[in-house]
Amino acid sequence: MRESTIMPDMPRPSQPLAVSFFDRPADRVARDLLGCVLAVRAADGGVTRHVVFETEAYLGAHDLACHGSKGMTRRNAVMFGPAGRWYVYLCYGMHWMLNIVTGDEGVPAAVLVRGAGAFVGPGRVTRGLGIDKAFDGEPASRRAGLWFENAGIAVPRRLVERTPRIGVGYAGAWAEKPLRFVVDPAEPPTIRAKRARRRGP
DNA sequence: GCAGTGATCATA
DNA sequence: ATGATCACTGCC
Repeated sequence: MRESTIMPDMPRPSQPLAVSFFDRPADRVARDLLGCVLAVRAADGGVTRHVVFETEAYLGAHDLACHGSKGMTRRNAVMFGPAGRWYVYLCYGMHWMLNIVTGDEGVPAAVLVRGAGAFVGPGRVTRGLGIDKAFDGEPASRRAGLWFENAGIAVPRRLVERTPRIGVGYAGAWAEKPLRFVVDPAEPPTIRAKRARRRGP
């Protein structure tokens, strides 16, 4: 049977996210990216897919934890550009950080991918997927070889934990804002436990 | 707990 | 040119 006949308005799984998805406030994008898929094409043409489970939002020039808050530099210039492009930079001399630029052009905002698939931690995501400076400034697209897809699943609100961002203690009050989004790994067992309880002793 | 690692940026 | 900084990780 044809999908178009059964569910005409349903986005197909594995559809790349459009630029309009990223052209929104970074915290919205960070939240909605949970459960989406980060897809990367290897040199041999093979594509691997990794479900995003942890993100952080960097909101703009007023956000003291955001690179853009210190003005435009060569490193962060892509953050000031249009949404939907990768912002990749090296941290501590060895870890590439993968961000997707969000919101209006001129506003330095982005979302950091901190966890996807089997990779826990932003540096491990990029190492695991072979991501480096080469993607900086590229659009998130199949053509570029690195993109996001709608996995056809929405992560329910109750499974999303919000915490302060990691490693931004220098940012004063902005360090405390709950702009890190994590799919709660402890929640599925809880659901199972509740169902078991409901079934009765 | 803290060393490793090197691009980037401000200061000069 | 030089030194401080850093959206982290891995091993003590």
